This record gives sequence, structure tokens and C-alpha cells, in this order.
Amino acid sequence: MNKQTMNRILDTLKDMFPDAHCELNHSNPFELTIAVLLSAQCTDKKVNQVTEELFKKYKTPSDYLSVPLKELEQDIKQIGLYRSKAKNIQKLCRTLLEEYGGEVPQSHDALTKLAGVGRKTANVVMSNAFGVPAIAVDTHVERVSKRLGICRWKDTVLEVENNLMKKVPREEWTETHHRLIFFGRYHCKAQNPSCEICPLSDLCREGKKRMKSAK
DNA sequence: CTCCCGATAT
DNA sequence: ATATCAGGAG
Repeated sequence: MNKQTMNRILDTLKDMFPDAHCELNHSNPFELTIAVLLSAQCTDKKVNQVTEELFKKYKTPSDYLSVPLKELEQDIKQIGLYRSKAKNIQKLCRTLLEEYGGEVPQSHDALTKLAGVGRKTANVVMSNAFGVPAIAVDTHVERVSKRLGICRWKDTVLEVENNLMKKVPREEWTETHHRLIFFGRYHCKAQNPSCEICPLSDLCREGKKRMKSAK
């Protein structure tokens, strides 16, 4: 992909979603970390429904450790993958208390060592909570980047991330990341993407195919 | 690679 | 009925 095409994509995304932002409700780094951990294979909307009550009941790492595992499981059950997530939350909270004075560490390396926190979650926390430029590659960013030809179809999520970091100016990483999410979530959807009204459909094999069959 | 898993959209 | 949802661990 040449530079002009990439710039066209970035300009179009900015035009379509000028105020794209993190849609996981949170009021501090700790809540954000919990919310992102919960968001794996689940919609943000559902996570927000659950965290509205969850964050009233659990304010600190100690709070999550003050109840039996089974109780926490029930409190997040609607999210799915709830057994492993509940276990990870308690293990993560134990680590925060034992290693970091109950605070969320402000380094990518330390974050990924926490239970249930991988590269994608660490990137989201670093960028949204601590203002460090990052591009977290989730299901939307991966799908959109591949459809638009920003990277190759066979690329791993790490390769997708490296591609985006190479092609997007560092100071625009975080905003671009959010725009790719919005683009994937509301426009270039996994099912029934809006190819007919997509200003970038000429860049996308899938889009071209759908345009033809629509005629 | 598989497993984890309920809610929602299609 | 099936696909998908801000993935991570083993």
C-alpha cells in the first residue's frame, strides 16, 4: 500500500468518525483495566451494563478479593467466559496489592504480566489511561486493516499492529485506533458491512464483490 | 491450536 | 441455527 492510499484512508476515517473514543465506561485506570479484561469476546454495550453495578460493589482490588470466587463469577456471568475472567480478576488484584501497592502499573511490560491482561488489553490501558500512544489490535482493527489492504490477510495480530505503527504517525496512533474500531463496529461490520455507502469500497475485495452482486 | 461462554444480531 | 462480540491462557 502506497502513502497516498494510506493518507486517504486516515482522512476518510477522520471525516467519518471525528470523535471516536473509548466506549468502555470507567472512571480510573483500575476500572478501565477490569472493563477491558471483561470485554474479551463480548460487546462493549454488555460490559457497560454489567460494570455499572459491578463498579458500585467493587471499588478497590481488596474489594474483589473480599468475596468468594463464586460470588464474583455470578456478578459477571452475563459477560461470558466468566469463570476464567473472575479467576483472572482476583489473581490480578492480588498482584496489584502485592507488587504495585494496589495501583495499576504504568508500564506495558508490567501490565502484560497481570492475569488476563495480554498485549491488546495492555495497549488499551496504556493509551486510554496513561496517554501513551498505542494501537491495540482487536477483532475490528484486524478485520478492517485486512479488508482495506493495510496489511495482509495472513498477518498475525502482532504483524497487523506493527504494520499500523509503521504506516500511521505516532502522535495519531491512539485516535486512529479508535477510528478503526468505530469504522469496524458501525460501518465495516463483520456481518452485513455497509459497502454500498462505503467511501473506501474500491480498496476492498469484499466490498467490490458485494457491490457487483448488489447490481 | 483449543478452550473458555453468555448475549445478541442475523 | 449460526456468527460474532474491544482476547488470553495453556
